Amino acid sequence: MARAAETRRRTRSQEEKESRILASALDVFARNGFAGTTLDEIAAGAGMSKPNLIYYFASKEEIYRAVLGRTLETWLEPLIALDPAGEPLAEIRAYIHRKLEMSRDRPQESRLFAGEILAGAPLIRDALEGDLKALVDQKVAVIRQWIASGRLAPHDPYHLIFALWATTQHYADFDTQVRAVLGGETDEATRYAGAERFMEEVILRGLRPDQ
Amino acid sequence: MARAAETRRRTRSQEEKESRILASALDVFARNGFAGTTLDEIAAGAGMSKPNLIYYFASKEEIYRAVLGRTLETWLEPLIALDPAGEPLAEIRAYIHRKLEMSRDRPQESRLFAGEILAGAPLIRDALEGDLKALVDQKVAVIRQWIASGRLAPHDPYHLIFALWATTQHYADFDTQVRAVLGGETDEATRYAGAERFMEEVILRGLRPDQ
DNA sequence: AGTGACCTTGACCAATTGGTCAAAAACTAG
DNA sequence: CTAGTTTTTGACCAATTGGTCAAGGTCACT
Repeated sequence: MARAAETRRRTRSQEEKESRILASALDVFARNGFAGTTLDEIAAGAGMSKPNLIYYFASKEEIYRAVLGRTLETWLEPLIALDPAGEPLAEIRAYIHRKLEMSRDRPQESRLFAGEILAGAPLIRDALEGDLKALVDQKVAVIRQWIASGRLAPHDPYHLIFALWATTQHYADFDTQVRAVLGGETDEATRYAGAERFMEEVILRGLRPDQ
Repeated sequence: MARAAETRRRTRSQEEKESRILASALDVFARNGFAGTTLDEIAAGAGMSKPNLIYYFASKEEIYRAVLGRTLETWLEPLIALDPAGEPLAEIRAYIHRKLEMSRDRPQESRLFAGEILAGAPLIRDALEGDLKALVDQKVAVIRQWIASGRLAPHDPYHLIFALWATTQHYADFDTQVRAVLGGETDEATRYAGAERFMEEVILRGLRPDQ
C-alpha cells in the first residue's frame, strides 16, 4: 500500500510537471511555430530550467510531438460525435456549433494544428492519411446515407466537410485578420454568434433538400 | 542615350536578380515560415551566395517584407474586382472562381499569407487594419446595397466574406490535409472543380433571395 | 588598355540555441 | 539519521545562422 501510494504520488508529480510543460509548449508552439520556438521559452513558461525540460522530454521534437498528439485527439472529437442516427440537419448544426466552440475555447490547438498542416504535416502525415481519412470516409458514408434517404440535398460530402472545417477554424486561425477587419468594436461573443448564425442560415439552408 | 541604355540595362539586371531572390524566398518562406527559413536556403534557390543576397536586400526581414508586400497586393485583387454594378449572385460566383483559381495557381502566396496571419501578423497588422479593412468595408457596403435591393438574401456580409476566404483558401493552405483525406486518386483539377461546384450549389443557393 | 562603378563571394564573427554533464538539492525508505 | 533514488540546474559545448568585410571579378565607357 505504501508502495502503491508512493508510486502514485511520484506519477502524479510527474504528470503535473509534464502537463505544465505541454501547456507552455502549446502556447509557444502555437504562437511561433516549431522553428520559431526555443526550449528556453517553453521552460520559462513552465517555470523550470531547460535541462529540466529535457529530463522529462528527450528533445524539442518530442515535446512538439506530444503536444500535437494531444491536439489531434481533441481535434477529431467533434466529427466523431456526428451521429448517424440523428436528424441530418440537426446533426450538422450541432457539428458546426461544436467546431465553433472549439475555435473559440481552444484557439491555440487550432493554430498549432494549422501550422503543422501548413508546413506540410511533416509529423502527422501518417495520422492524416490513416486515422483522419478513415474517420472522414466513415462520416462521408453517413452523409451519403442521409442524402440517399432524401433528408439532405445531394452535395459532395468531402467538400461539405472541408467547407465546415475551413469556415469554423478560420475564426481561430485567422483571428488576427478577423479582428482587424471587424474593427475593435466587435467582441468575441458577437463574432462567434455572427459566425454561427451565418453558417446556419446560409450553409444549412443550402443543404436543405428541396421539397 | 548611351547613359539611358546603360541605366536601363543595369536596372533590368537588378530587377531580374531581385525577382529571382523573391521567387526563391517565396518558395522557402511559404514552406518553412520566417523562423524556419535560412538565408543560405534562399540564396541557393536563387543561385547565388548569401552575401550577394544581402547586397540586394539588407536583411532577412527585408526580404520577407518584400515578398509579403507583393503577395498582399495579389491577394487583394479578387475582392477589388467585385463589381457593384454587376448582378449579385454572378459577382459572388465570379469572386469564388477567382479565389479558387488563386489557391490553385498560387498556393505559395496563400500559404505565406496564412503563416503571417497565424503568427499574429507582426508585419502586416497595419495593412490589415488599414487597406484591407477599408476595402472590405467598402465591399460590405456594396453587398448591403444588394441585400437592400432584394437581389441577395439578408446575411451578414462580413461573415459571408470570411466564409468565402476560409473555404477557398483552405484548398491551398490545407492542401496536405485535403489530399490526405481525399486519397491519392483525386487530382488537382477534380479537387478544385468539386470545391467550386460545392460552393456554387450550397453557398450561392443559400444566398439566393426567397421569391 | 585604363578607369571607376557595380557585382560577387570565401572567410569570418558574434549570437543563438538544442542538448550534455556533473554536481547539488530534494525526497523516500528503512 | 543514513543511504539511495529522483529531480533540478549552472556551466558548458558544438552547430547553426544572420550578417560583415575585404578582396577580386565584371562591365560600360573612354
